[in-house]
Amino acid sequence: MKFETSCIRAEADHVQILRCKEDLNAVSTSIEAISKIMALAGNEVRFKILFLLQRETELCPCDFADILEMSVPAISQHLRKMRDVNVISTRREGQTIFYSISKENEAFLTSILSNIESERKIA
Amino acid sequence: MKFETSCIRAEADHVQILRCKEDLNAVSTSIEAISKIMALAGNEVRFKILFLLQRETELCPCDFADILEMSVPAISQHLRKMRDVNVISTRREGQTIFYSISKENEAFLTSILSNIESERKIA
DNA sequence: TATTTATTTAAGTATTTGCTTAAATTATTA
DNA sequence: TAATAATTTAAGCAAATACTTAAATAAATA
Repeated sequence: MKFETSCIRAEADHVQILRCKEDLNAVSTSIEAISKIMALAGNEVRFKILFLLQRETELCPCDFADILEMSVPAISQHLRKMRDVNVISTRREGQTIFYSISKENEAFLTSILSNIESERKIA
Repeated sequence: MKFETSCIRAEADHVQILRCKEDLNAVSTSIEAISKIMALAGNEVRFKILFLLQRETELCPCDFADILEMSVPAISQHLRKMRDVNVISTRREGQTIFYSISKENEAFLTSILSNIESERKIA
């Protein structure tokens, strides 16, 4: 496909288009990283996991399975995805593995999770 | 499938499990709504669209197509998804349709978008 | 009114996602 | 050391996603 200009309208602001492209370029790494985290948090199960971790500090896979009423492998796979990008971390205690929110992303996640309940309690 | 308890370990804190379930129940509507928005913003193309809208206030589909170097229908379909849940709004001017971030979700999105560049500029 | 332009919608398709069940790891304990 | 327990991994599959191209709308203009 060819990408030059999609509209030929007189009002199209080519300076603006170019500036936008440059702006995007300057933050592309950051955008990629954040949208990756957002995509993870955008799954309702994983969002609940993060919500629970914030409240309880740490929980193990079978806790999540009980709380969310899901199979342990399903939970484990969600945890793995978040662990792979360092959104959550693990600590082993015997055969139990405790998950918690990584320090690295704590502030960002807290700011998102803070929107729960308060002003968004509609129903 | 049966869901009683997934682990039989002595340390399993049944009071905690129950409390977590109640906590989740109390915010379920809010969690559902927010994780829906997060899922939308979790797509890199849509996240870029939101980033651009914040900087430029309003843009039309063919602007996005030019800036992101994507086809107009592809852009249009992304815009529709966000419009369907009122993340963005439209204004018509002749045959051009301008999209902007909805007032309703502006604060939430701004708080997320504010993480771009600043502390997350790694590369 | 016919043509052009901006946008949307629809149908088709390849890829990704999120579960399932079964098997493999890893650690505890009898 | 054998059995049990917590977790992970793997294979398979149905549903969702994000694009493509083609066709349909809707507004401006010649």
